Amino acid sequence: MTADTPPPVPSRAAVMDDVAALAGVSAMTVSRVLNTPEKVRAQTRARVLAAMRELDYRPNSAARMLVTGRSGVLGVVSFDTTLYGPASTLYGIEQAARAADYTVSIASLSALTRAAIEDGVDRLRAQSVEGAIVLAPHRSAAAGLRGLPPDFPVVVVGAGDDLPVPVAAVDNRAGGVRVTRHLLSLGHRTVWHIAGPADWIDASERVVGWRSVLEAEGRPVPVPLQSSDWSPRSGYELGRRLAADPAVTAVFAANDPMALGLLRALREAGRRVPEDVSVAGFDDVPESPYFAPPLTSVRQPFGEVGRHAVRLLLERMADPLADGARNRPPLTVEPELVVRESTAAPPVS
Amino acid sequence: MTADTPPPVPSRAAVMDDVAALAGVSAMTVSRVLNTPEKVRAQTRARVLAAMRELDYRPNSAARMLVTGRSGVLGVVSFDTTLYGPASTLYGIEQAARAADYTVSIASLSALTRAAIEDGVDRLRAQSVEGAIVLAPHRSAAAGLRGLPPDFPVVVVGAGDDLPVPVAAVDNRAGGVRVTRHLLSLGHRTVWHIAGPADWIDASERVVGWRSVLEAEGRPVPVPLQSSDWSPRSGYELGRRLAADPAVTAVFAANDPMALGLLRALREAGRRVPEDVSVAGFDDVPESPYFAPPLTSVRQPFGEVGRHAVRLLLERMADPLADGARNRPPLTVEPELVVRESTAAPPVS
DNA sequence: CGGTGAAATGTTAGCGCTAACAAGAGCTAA
DNA sequence: TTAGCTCTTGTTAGCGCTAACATTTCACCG
Repeated sequence: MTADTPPPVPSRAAVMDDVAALAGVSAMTVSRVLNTPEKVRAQTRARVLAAMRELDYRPNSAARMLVTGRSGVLGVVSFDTTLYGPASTLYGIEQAARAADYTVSIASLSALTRAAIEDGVDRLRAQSVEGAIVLAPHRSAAAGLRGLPPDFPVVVVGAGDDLPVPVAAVDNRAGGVRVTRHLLSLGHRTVWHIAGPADWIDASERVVGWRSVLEAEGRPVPVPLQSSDWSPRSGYELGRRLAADPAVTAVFAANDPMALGLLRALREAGRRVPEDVSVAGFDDVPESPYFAPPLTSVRQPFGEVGRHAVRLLLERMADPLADGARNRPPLTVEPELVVRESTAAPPVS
Repeated sequence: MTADTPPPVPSRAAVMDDVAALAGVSAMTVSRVLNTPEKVRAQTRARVLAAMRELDYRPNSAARMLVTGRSGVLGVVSFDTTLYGPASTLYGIEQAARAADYTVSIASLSALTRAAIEDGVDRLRAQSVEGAIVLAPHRSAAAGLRGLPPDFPVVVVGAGDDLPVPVAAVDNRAGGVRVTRHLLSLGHRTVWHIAGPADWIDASERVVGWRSVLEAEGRPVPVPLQSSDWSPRSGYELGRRLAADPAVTAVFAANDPMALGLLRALREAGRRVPEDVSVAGFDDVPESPYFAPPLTSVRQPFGEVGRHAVRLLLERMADPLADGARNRPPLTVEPELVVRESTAAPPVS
C-alpha cells in the first residue's frame, strides 16, 4: 500500500523560503504565485503550487499584513447578538464579508454608552481590522461614533441620519406606516402603540411612522407605552394596561417578542385576538406564524441590511476620506408587511 | 482658551520609534513598558506613557504577531448563529474571550459537511487565530474535526464523546430525562417525542434521555417523530400527526420553537393544553413564558457553556499536545427543568 | 543575426516589533 | 577600594513577507 499519510510532523511550519527552495525559484516568485498568479509562467506556477501542497504551506498573515498594511479582517461592534435582529444582521455581514474575502471579528458591548462603543471599536482597531460596522441602533452610538478618528472606516447599521459615517438601515418609519395603515384600513378608529426603548433609534422611527399616519388621517393619537427593553415581559406588562382599557381595539407592538407578551396579557384579560383586539408586531421572527393567533408583522430583511453594510464599508475603505461617501444618504431597504390572523376588523360595538 | 484638540492629523500613524524618540529612550524600553512594565523605572515608564498618549500610539498587532507568533485572536466556527442556542453560546464565548484579552473571529458555515467545517477552520487559521471553538453539535463536525492537524488547538461545543478534542456541552441526556420524568410524574402513561434532526448530536442525546426513562419505567416507547430542522414549522407539521391521535397526552418537543409549532397544531385540532395534552420543550428561550400556555421547558445555560469552551481552549493552547487535555472527559453543565403551565395531569378518561 | 521590447524571474531593503544578549549605573561586602 | 551583584536601559538581529527596482530570458523583426 502506498503511504498517503502526511509527512511525520515537520519540526516547524513551512515558510515561503522553504517553498521557494523546493520549487527551485526565489521567494518572490512564490509570493507572485499567491498574489498575481497571471504574472508567473504556468509551468513555474504549477511547480510552486506543488511545493506548497507538499509542505502544507500557509502564508503568514502577520508578515503579509505588516508589509501591506492590510489585514483582511472587518470588525463588527454589536450590543446584544442574542436578539434576533442583530444576530441575523451579523449573519448577513459574515456572508457578505466572506464573499469579499474578509474575515469578521466581533466585539460585544456590555453597555450602550459612548465609552463602551469607543472601547469596542478600539479593541477591534488594536487587532488591526481594516474597518468596522457598528450594530447598535442606539442614540449612544451616535455619540461614540463622533469620537472616532475620521480616517478609520466605519459604517453604522440602523442609526438615524446626520451621522458622520455611512448608514445602512431598514426603513423603520415606512414599516410603522404600513402596519398602522393596515390596521386603520380594517376599520379601527385608532391604533395604540407599545414602543421599544426610547433611546433606540429603530424604536423611535417606528413611533414616527405610526404617529404620522394617525395624524394624517386625523385620528386620536394615544400616548405610546414605552418599554425599557425589547422583551416579551415588557410587552406583557405594558399589555396588561392596554388590556384593561375597553377602548383599545388595535395595538402595534414595536417587535414580535413584545407582541407575544401582549397576546398573553390580552388572553389573560379575556380579550380575544383578533375578534376583540387586533395585534401587530415588527420583525417577523420565524416563530410569529405560530403564535396564538399567528401574528401580523413587518418583515425586516436583516440579511440584506448586513450585505449593504459590508458594501458601504468596502466602498469607504477603498476611499476613506471621500466626502461623497461620508454624506451619502442612508442606504435603506424597505420592510414588508406580512398579514396573518392577529389582525381583523374591530368588534361592532 | 487652551487648545485640547488633537494635533492636526499626523501624516502617518506613530510607531514605536516615534514614541521612543519623544520620550528620549530606546524602542526597546517602549516595548518593555507595554509588555513588562514592572521592569521599567516608574519615572521612565511615566514619560513613555505620556509620549504614547501624546502621539496616540497604537502598537502594530501584525508586527508583534510576526515576532511573537501570537495573534490574540480566537476563532469560532458556527453553523447558524441565528438560532438562539448558538447565538447565546457565541455571546458567552465572546465575553469570556474578552476577559482573557482575546478577540473573537467568526466563520459561519453554509452547510454542515465535513468539507465545510474544515474550510471554516482553515479560513480562521489563515487569519492566524491561536485556536478555535467549533459550534456545530452535528455528526459532520466529528468528521471535520478528525481531519485537523493535531497541533492546532480546537475545542468543540456540544458534540458527543470519542472526539480527539476537548468538549464543552450541556448534558442533553439529563435534560431529556428530567422532562420525561416530570411528565410521567404527573400521571401520564407515556410521553411522545418530537425529535430534532437526527444528525444533530443534541437531538439524539435528548432522545436517549427520554427513551431511557420510559424503558426504565417499563412504559411503552412511541416512535419519535423526526424533524428535519429545528423550526416551528417542523413542530407544527409533526404536531398535526400527534394531535390526531387521541392516545397522545404528553409530548416532549426537542426545542421550544418546535413546541410552539406543536401548540398551534394542538390548538387547531381542538385539543387543549394542558387539559388534554401536556407539552414540554427544550432551551427555555426568553419567549417561552409567554407562549399560550406558558411552556414547561429545559433551560440551557448557554453562556456558561461558552465560558467553559473558552477555558478549555486556553488550557489547550497553553499546552497543545497534552494528552491529558485531549482525553479529558467532556465538561458538561446541567440543564434545569422549568415547569410552567403547559404540563399537567392527563385527562381522566 | 543582432537589436528590441515584453515577459518572467531575481535582488535588495524594510515593514514594526521583541528575544537575546550587552552594557552602564548604582550598590554591597570583603 | 574594587570585585561582584542587581537594576535598568540599549544594541543587534531577525520574524516572513512584498514593493520597487534590476536582471535575465525569449520571441520577434528588420
